Amino acid sequence: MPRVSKIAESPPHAVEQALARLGRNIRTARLRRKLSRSELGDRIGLSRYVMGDIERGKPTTAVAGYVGALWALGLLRQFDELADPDLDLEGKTLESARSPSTAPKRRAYDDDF
Amino acid sequence: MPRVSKIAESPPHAVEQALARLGRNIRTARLRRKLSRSELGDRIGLSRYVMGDIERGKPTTAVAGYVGALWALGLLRQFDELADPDLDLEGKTLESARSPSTAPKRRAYDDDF
DNA sequence: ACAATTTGTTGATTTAAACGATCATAAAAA
DNA sequence: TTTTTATGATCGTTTAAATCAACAAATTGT
Repeated sequence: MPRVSKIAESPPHAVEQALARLGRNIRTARLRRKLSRSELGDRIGLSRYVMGDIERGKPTTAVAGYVGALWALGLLRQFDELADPDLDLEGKTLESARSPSTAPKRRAYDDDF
Repeated sequence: MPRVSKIAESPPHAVEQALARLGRNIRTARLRRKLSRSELGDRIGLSRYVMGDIERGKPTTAVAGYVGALWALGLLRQFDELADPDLDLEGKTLESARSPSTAPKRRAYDDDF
């Protein structure tokens, strides 16, 4: 992205590592399926060059490329749990601490549907 | 990204949905932590505008922005499991089916280190 | 009520992401 | 072996991503 953002230009190690790992994982999944970068790229409308960028974990590449690759490989399921509010214990704690909540606990029939 | 890739311009529903959900989850986590877009953006070197793009799940935004946001919110852990080869049952099956593997099973001492 | 903060929107500017073409190298298949 | 096929590397072109500034609207706090 033009006017390259700081986060994309020199990401924290953790971010760099996370992207590198994701790229490697995508590559592994692609090879297991006997696909070339061009072939996988064709399926999601990306050139082989960008597919290479993705497998290298390039930070400036559009997110759609990464997610599209996961989708084309049938690996999108785990993605949906990313930052799932229900799994964000830290955030839930902060939120509940903010509202002292003198309100009574939800009754059982609230769980009906 | 200039020359807008097909996948970014009009992503499959599944990809669009996945990004939209991730954006919502990031927003939820940010609000729980009582941060404004500007504040969160400052921590990762992104303008409030791009933070808005991320929360809307814009497909053309650099992946580093998304991952950086997760990092700044302390939600990077689950990301590392994305497309984990060990969890890719489909891929593992394909791979093992390819090499009939007449080779004997690895001995136990191979697990030493 | 008022003030302050947050977010939405628009327009202009800068800059590099993605593309295609080409050649080199590496690996796989014939 | 030879012949594909896959990937790496560089260059030039196109186009919009990311930024900033300014103002409006909505939200929140006092």
